[in-house]
Amino acid sequence: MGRKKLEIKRIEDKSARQVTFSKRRNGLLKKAKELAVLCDVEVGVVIYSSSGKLHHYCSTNRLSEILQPCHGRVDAEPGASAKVCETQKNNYAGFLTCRELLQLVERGLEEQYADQFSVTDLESLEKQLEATLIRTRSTKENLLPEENRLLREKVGGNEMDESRNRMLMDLSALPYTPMLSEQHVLLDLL
Amino acid sequence: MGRKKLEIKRIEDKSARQVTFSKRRNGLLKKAKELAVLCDVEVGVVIYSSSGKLHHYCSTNRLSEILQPCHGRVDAEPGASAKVCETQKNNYAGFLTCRELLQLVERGLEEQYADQFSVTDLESLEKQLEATLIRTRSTKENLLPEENRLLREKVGGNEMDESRNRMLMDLSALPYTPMLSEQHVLLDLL
DNA sequence: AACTATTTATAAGA
DNA sequence: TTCTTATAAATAGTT
Repeated sequence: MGRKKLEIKRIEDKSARQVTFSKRRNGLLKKAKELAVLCDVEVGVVIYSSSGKLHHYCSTNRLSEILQPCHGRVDAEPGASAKVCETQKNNYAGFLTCRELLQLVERGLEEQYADQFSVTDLESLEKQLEATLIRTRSTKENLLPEENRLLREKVGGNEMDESRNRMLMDLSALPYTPMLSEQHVLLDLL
Repeated sequence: MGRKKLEIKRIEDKSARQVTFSKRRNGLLKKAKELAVLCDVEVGVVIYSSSGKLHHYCSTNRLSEILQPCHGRVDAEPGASAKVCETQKNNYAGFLTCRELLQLVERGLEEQYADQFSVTDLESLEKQLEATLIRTRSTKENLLPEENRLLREKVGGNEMDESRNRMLMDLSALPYTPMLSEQHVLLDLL
């Protein structure tokens, strides 16, 4: 985009690099905001300029807290930052949400990508993930009938409202795969 | 950018929102990469789609280093807050061993089993576990050839000892399943 | 910082 | 879904 097509490689001229950084940083942050708003998703962007300055965007406070637990220190008062970190700590003690839990796994994997994990470590992780996945499915399948029953009750009654109706539709959209046969196929595969 | 100017607000039509998400997510990740290369800066992008799937880009191997400015580089004021973050560092997944990581997952699931999670929560967890599982396998497959090479080198030499021998046998016992086809079958299944 | 010539991204449509 | 295309947006080089 510009007078000439630009090859994507490090811009050697420092001044030109700085100008491009400024333009494209703004562009990236703008795109991130648009994506978050248009598609109603959580987006986080973090940029460190070579001078060490931090630029970032987070579509929600929660994401910001999760991704940058100590980020508050960058622009907040020392006292406040300590408070943020304290809160964070408590989150990790045992009150993980579903999403936060998986974020931990994701982060752990990133670390492994670095270099320090062996094939056998990954084998172990893989096996445990398989087991966890199967257990998650099992739990879901067990909950389905009960949730369905409750919903039918609501629908059958007179108090059915819009939100309940939507919940029912969401549920019926879930593909039902019998747990046992699924396990067999999975295990054969793996 | 497109046939018409688009107002930046949540796209209500689900299908259209999904299409736009897919396009703009790719666009954002591409822009992030370009910025990182052109301007020689560190960039991290994280996107959670509403289905709970994680998409991300990171210009360096160590995602956590970028996403957690707890490493002193950006630390404005040292002292108390730095100390807090030092403590907190130890609580994060990035610094957990493989085993500790999975223990966290197990504990999190136990919490969920209690009662407070819905079918849709579990659906989301399931999806994220699938993605993580696939990524774990991919990493393993990538590491296998190199580890094999190193082991063969050792075995070929004279310094081969008992423990090395055992490692080799462990490795050769690993079933090798090509990553790509495996992904396809898995995705079809799930 | 502004200004444009171009390239790039992408909204609709096929 | 995937490709096509008209148009909007971003931006490289210039002033």
